[in-house]
Amino acid sequence: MLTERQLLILQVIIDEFISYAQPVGSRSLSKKDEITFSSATIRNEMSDLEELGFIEKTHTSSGRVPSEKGYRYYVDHLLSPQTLKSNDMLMIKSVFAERIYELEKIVQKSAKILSELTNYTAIVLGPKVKDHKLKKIQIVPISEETAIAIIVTDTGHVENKVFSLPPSFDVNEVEKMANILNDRLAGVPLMELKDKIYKEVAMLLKQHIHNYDAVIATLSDTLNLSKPEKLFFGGKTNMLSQPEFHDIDKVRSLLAMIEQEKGLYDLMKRNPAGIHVKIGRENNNSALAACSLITATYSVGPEQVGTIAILGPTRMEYSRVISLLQFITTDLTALLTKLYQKE
Amino acid sequence: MLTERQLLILQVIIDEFISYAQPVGSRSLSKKDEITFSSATIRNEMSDLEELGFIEKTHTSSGRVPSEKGYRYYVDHLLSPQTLKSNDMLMIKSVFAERIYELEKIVQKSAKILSELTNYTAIVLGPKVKDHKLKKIQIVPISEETAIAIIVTDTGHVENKVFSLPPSFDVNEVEKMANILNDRLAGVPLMELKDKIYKEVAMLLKQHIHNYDAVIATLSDTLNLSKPEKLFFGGKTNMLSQPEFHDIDKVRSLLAMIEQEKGLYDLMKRNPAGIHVKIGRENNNSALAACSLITATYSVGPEQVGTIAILGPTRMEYSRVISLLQFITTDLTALLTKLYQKE
DNA sequence: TGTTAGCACTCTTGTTTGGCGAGTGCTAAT
DNA sequence: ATTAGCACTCGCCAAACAAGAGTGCTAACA
Repeated sequence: MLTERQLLILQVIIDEFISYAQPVGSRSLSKKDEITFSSATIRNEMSDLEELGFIEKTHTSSGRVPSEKGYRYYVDHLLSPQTLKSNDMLMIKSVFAERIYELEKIVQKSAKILSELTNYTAIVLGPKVKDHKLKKIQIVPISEETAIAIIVTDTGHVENKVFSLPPSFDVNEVEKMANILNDRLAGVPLMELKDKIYKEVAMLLKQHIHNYDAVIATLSDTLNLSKPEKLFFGGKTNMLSQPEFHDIDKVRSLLAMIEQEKGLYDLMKRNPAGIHVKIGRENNNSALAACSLITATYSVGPEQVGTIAILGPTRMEYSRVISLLQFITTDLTALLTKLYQKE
Repeated sequence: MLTERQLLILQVIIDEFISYAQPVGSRSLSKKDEITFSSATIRNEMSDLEELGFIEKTHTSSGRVPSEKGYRYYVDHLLSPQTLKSNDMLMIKSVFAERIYELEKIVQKSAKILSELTNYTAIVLGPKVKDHKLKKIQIVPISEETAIAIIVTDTGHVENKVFSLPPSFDVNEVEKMANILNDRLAGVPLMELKDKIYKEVAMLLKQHIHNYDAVIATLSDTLNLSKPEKLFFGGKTNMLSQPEFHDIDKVRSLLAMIEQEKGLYDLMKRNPAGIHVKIGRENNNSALAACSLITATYSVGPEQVGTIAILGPTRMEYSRVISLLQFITTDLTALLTKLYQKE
């Protein structure tokens, strides 16, 4: 177990390093107000803390730098819940005050404001479309061979997909088909669409539509919107101004991974509710070895729909970022719930 | 006027610099096959070329480097039209061979492939939506106060916008309204929608719809899709691997400007047909001082719809990029014309 | 026994120095 | 007009050195 004094020293070291990105030495520590004992004492304590793995040296006679284990301890035990500056709160409130109806736009804006407030990169895993329910389906032919299927969800989200009509498909039947689909499928979660089509709609279509089998195949294919949730970003290049990214190779691999989206998507998906901090290699991703990712989930009513995250250097202002995320997800959830939780 | 020999030397210097990004000196030049005279002669010629402003020294006793004027002369007079590697052609052809129906996706893919083939950044100014014609308009109420207007163009593009319904608007009237709109507005270019609504549809709506004036205002506002054309990117971070961008500050300002989009949009907009090369400060943008931008336009039939561009360092493989752009815009235009030029 | 002052030692950083190589400009010979 | 030769310039690199920050250890102190 760590002594009170060790905790204090660890805390001050990390706070200091977070602020100035410089290894912190015993002498400069001893000058701080919180610290009443001499540099020699601090050296002894530091030596212990190093042995325990909470801090490290960059070279034999350098100051100390927090290790991943140190950060982990810091966020788990040492973080004092900080109240937001009223300035920040106003900024966020102003975003949600605007009358925006599209879920995606709200989410997009949240990412932007977060990145601006923190100077890190904000990532939002957009609302899970699959769980939403079909409101209306429209089919618009645009040529003799192609048509667009438009799907509107109860949350105001619109998806569309162009597909090719089977040859010799009567344009008049399109309308008939759309009617049947709407009749049968309204209110069905998008996830189950494909299933329902085969189970409930197939029979009906068979009676009314020529060329039944070709249509049904195309249709279920088209409606199988297995599109992954979208990622939204804010401040993609903010990381460049962090001193730890002076090395162009690090920057390249980091930006490449952000650009690719795949890796991030996996990291953001399947997050348990609440706020979670992943430090450095806890992310299991070599490009993020020097980064921490703080994720938070937001919901519509009881249903968790997405994740919002901040990606920064391991030397991140954990306290502030966590407060911000807390605040913004609460607001976001409240707004979305108000907007989309009618029934 | 430059002599034959000076032209030759200028050309070889630039070719060499483009390949290796190193200042080129007289001795290494004299070893090239094309060059039959001694390094001393070359030094004299170089001295003249420098005086004329085509090349520069990085320091008193360094090799020479092309100046912007040098590059300009090079692309204007010295570029030998190069045929593409069959490999490259195959890559491009394969993109256009796939059956994709959405204009945006095709455009997006073009950007991707271009950036991969060149290792520069590809930027595409997406198809001008405004010139496209209304195919169908749908209105889907999603709550008591809001509805989604969905607009489908003849090119298969779908736009949607959520808007608030006037209070006490009868949901049944939505359908009636949609019918009237479709009846009257099908085939109208999006640009003229707003106009037509007031001129032709207003009267009709007045007869059939309660609360006429509130609706008409909301409607014309909603349909005024003055969205600017979208920009698509490929290889945003490719620039990082160019040796001239080892300096993190240059990278930052460049990426910031790419991220912002506004500046690039202005550069890409209003391009006369054909291929154009802007070198370094010709772009009038400090972040692009070390970059060249090569733009090319693509069309649907006779109607120019968008611009596709490559952004690279001034030390760019002009010849190859120009050939690639030529090839890809030709193919793109052909494909789009075939798909969307029905009438 | 916990704390601290003092000191030798280590390592980084910045500066200077000298040598090497690539390149130039000039001059004189061809 | 071309070229060989030569002195000179500069960037680059490695070695040498001083200064500064920081450490670990020891011995003295409360």
